[in-house]
Amino acid sequence: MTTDRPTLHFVLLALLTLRAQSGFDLSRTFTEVASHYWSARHSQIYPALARLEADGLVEHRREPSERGPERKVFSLTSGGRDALLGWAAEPADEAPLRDEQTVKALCYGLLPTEVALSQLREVRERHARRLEEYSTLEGQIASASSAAPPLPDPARLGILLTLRRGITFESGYVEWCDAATELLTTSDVAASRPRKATPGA
Amino acid sequence: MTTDRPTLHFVLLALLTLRAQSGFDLSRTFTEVASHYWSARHSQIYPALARLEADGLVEHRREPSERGPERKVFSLTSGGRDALLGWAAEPADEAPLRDEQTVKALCYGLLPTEVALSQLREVRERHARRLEEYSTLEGQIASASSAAPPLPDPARLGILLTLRRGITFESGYVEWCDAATELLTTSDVAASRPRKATPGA
DNA sequence: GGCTACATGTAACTAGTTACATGATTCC
DNA sequence: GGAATCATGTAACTAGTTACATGTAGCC
Repeated sequence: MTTDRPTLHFVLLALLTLRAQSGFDLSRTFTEVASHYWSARHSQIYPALARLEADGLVEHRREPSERGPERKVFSLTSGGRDALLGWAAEPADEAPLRDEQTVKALCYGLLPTEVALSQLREVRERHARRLEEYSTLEGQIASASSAAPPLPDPARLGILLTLRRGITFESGYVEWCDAATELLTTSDVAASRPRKATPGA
Repeated sequence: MTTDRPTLHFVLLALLTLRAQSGFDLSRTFTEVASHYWSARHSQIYPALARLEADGLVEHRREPSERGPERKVFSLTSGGRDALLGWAAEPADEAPLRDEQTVKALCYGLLPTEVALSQLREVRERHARRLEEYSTLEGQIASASSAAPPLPDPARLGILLTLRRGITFESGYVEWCDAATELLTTSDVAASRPRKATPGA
């Protein structure tokens, strides 16, 4: 059964291993705890769940909401679990990276130094903030069972690994911002570049 | 003139600041030296160049090829340069990250340990290899003018910054692979997980 | 009644990939 | 003649975003 399936489907299956969730829950999961490795809007999630259900990989039960209309809470079927594990066991094929910020950095030699430096400050702060968030979360997960319903061990391990990935990513970004700032501040390579109030150089 | 433009357009303008290039050249540039921060196929590049030219941001001259049909070599117009610098001066808005490998890691608690470990070995090697490539290139660029036509200083600074970004990214990934390997190998969190020859547990 | 949050969906569009199509030049 | 590389384009499709649409329940 190697039906060709978009990656998003497997991402949804993976998130459903953590707990049964509705489309609405999954949408929040993406923005709240998975944004550093995947994201999707509800307009993409609902049709994907429908298709996964049609293919027998997930099933749902209806549940009243605390506040709002009835929820459709999805969980993995055993077929869904098999499909997920089959996918997860294969190494990921290389997906293209796209980082707008790095493209902007490619232009720093053509921008006034102060503009580049202030942009780097802003970017650094953004990533430093996330780094802190992930570190805090990691501490909470790593120290035994702080979650109200303590996570089962496989989920705990998985979440810990994704948090650590977030941490290495963000700390790498912060490191780069610092190195770039230093290069722009001190290096001779930056000497002959446009500056605000120095028409001559 | 704040026409809304896809990011790819600005990426192409940025690459054209390095040197005048044909669509074919740009296509190779993406796979050879820009793949760690952007990529695009020729089927996307040619229409984008046509639109940039129609909008007056680039222009081309026809040039005979060494081997093959006539080339259309594009370069920035002054309007294109202005548009690029205006874009580059604004901090990048946050684009969603998508890393399939991290999603797989989320499932490691459900996979046999050896499968996860061997996957991590493969991934680590991939990133370590790239890290080495970027480091080598950085050394060549950083040590003065090794390029046949020595790069103008702004281009040299820009390229150096993108290489450094590649280096911090890849070394962060390698670091994560090592930490994940250790976690799977030694931690008690991994103790109660499926193993090849233990059907019970 | 009006506002906010919960909840599920569809439609229209944009960005990006894969596949198709064509043709020049060089090397074997 | 055939294969490989250079070179430019279009068509069809997939993935993802933005906008539209609808309705519930609770609070003020």
